[in-house]
Parts: sequence; C-alpha cells; structure tokens
Amino acid sequence: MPQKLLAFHRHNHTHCVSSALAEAQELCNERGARLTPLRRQVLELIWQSHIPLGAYALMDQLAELTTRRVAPPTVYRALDFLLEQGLVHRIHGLNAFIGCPTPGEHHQSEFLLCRDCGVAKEIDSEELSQAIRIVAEADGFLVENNSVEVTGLCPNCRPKDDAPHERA
Amino acid sequence: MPQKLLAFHRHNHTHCVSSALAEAQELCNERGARLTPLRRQVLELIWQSHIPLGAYALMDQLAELTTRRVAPPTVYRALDFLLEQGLVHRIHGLNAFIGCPTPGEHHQSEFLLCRDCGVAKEIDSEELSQAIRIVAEADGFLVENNSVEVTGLCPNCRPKDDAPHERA
DNA sequence: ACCCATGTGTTACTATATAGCCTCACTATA
DNA sequence: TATAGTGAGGCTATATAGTAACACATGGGT
Repeated sequence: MPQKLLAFHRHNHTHCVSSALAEAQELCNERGARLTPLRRQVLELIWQSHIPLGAYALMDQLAELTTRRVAPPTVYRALDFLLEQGLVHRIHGLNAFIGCPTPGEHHQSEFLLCRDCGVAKEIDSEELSQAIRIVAEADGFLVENNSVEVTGLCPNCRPKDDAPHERA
Repeated sequence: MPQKLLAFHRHNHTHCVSSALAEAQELCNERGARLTPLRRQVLELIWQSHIPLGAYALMDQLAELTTRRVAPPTVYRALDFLLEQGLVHRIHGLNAFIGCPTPGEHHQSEFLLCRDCGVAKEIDSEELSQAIRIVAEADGFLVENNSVEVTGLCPNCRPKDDAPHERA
C-alpha cells in the first residue's frame, strides 16, 4: 500500500509511533534540543492517535498515566516545544494537535480532516503549495506560512460509490 | 485599481460596507432569512474592519453603540446566522470573523492574512480549489469544505523590494 | 561551593464558546 | 378576540481553551 494512504487504512500503528519517536529523538540530537521524558510522552500520546488530540484530552491522558494531576501550562509548554521543532502540527479548526510524519523537511500545515471518524491525514503536495504561492504573489503578498484544513469524508466514511443508486 | 487588490489598498470603505449590507439584505430576502437589526449591526461592524474581528471585540463595540451590556450568546447567535448565510467567514487561526465579499456564490474560505497589519484578504482562485480537489481525490477523500489561511506580509507591510541591498 | 540556564510544578487568571431557560413579538388560526 | 406556535434575543451560569507569574529543581560550568 502506498505510504500516502496509510492514515486512512488499517496498519501496524505501533510501528509508526516508535519510528516517529526515534526520528524525533534523532532530530533533537542534531539540533541540540532536549526531548525530555515529558515532551517525549506528549509526542507519543499524540502519535498514538490518528485523531487530532486537544490539549485537555492530552492532560487527562497524562494524568492517568502518571496518576497525578497535570496542569495546563505543563502540557502547553511541551506542545510549544514540539510545534517549534516541527514534530507536531496544530489543527486550528479543531483546537487540536497531530503528529507530523515528515518533521525533518520544511513544509506547510496541510490536512484532510474526516468529519465523521475524525482522522487527520497530512498532505504534502508541491502543486498545492505552488498554487498558494501563485495566488499570493498575484496580490503582492509574501507567504510565510500556510494552513490548509480540508474537511469532508475519508475513504472509509464516504458513501462507497457515487453512482445514482444510493448506498449509504 | 483591480478589484482583487482592494483590501490591501486605500479606498472608500464606506461604500464597501453599504453595498455589502445591501447585498446581504437582498440575499436574505430571496432566501426568506431574517436579517434583523442585531444581525445587520453585527454584519456592519464586521464589515467596517479590514481586520478580522473577534466575538468579544464585537461584543464590546455593540455594548458601546447600544450603551448596554451584550452577552456572548447574543453575539454568537448572530454570528452563527451570518456564517450559515455565508455572509461572513470564520478565521480559525485568529478566532475571528470577516465579511465575505461574494456571499451569493458557493465558495470556500481562503484567505491571505498579514501578520503585521492584520488585514485579511479573501482569495477566490479556481486553481487553488482545483489543486485541493485533486490532492483530496488522490486519497479518495470527499471534500466538503476547505479552509486556507495563508499568513505572511501584505504588499504594504513587506519590505519594499527584494533586491540585495536591504530596505526594511 | 556557587551561579546560571532550562525545564517543570502550581496557582490564578484571561479568553473563547455554549447550555438552558425565560420573555417578547409576530403570526396563524380557532 | 383568544390562544397557541415559532423564532429572536436577554440573561445566568458554565464549559473549554490558553496564559501569566512565580516557585522549585536539576545539571553543567566555573
């Protein structure tokens, strides 16, 4: 199965998580950034979900794991670090966070978001980024960052075909 | 001056506001939707600003105008109505709202947002929407709605040229 | 030993958004 | 004219999201 379809299909996600953590560790080492136990744990929790996770959901999960209360600033600081390092993205439309599958490369925040099952799939399309640059430049606008959040239905949740006879 | 550049340049904005209000009224009439005084006032306040306006900023302005307190639900209900009618867009990255210049047409929420002066300019590019559809379809994803929020510097705020000698 | 930088804990708070209930105005009908 | 239905808006309270500010702790360098 092509890599690009992964998020929308069954797969051994444990593997995704552990390789994401390993890659994160490596990147941080290279950069002299400190992937502390807390930050690592937050990253792991985010990666374990294909559905973007809110900061407070994350807090709850951390609280369960550590059996003691975790306050908002703790989580937000870890998230800020992960965002700075490009290890996670924020999904503004959901006030939530999702792991970045290609943290080493410079790239934008572009997602397909299923409104039914909630799964988020990052898209990395040169054509799309190009289209945005072209439109912006036509207005004399200097692009620094773009956020694309496309909502709809993923292959698992959309009607199975588009033929005239309904098949919900 | 081409219409597309309007938001980034000086112009008689009073005219924009009044024609937007007139168009909104017309659309609501056609649809049997009620553009009540409150809703109209909220729409007008939003239109008066080229910078997306938050719900609480809106509340404050309403409170000044009416000289009595306006509670959050009041504003949010008006905003919900305006969003449903496609008269305004929500900018998720800013938790704010901006008037839609082409409310009659079906279109997406795609914006250039200047991080310096805050001005928001809606873009309506078939190429961009097309690029999104293509990427989505490649993943078998059924697009219902897209939100593009490009941040950067508008023509007025970006350095005046890109030549080697700096000219901030 | 000491200082300093960085990361985390903690309290309190601000900002954004919604639930639920009440009243009013308008309309449709008996 | 009564009266019930509907939709808009007022209001209180509360939920959810995010931040400020300070205290403490650890680990590295001098």
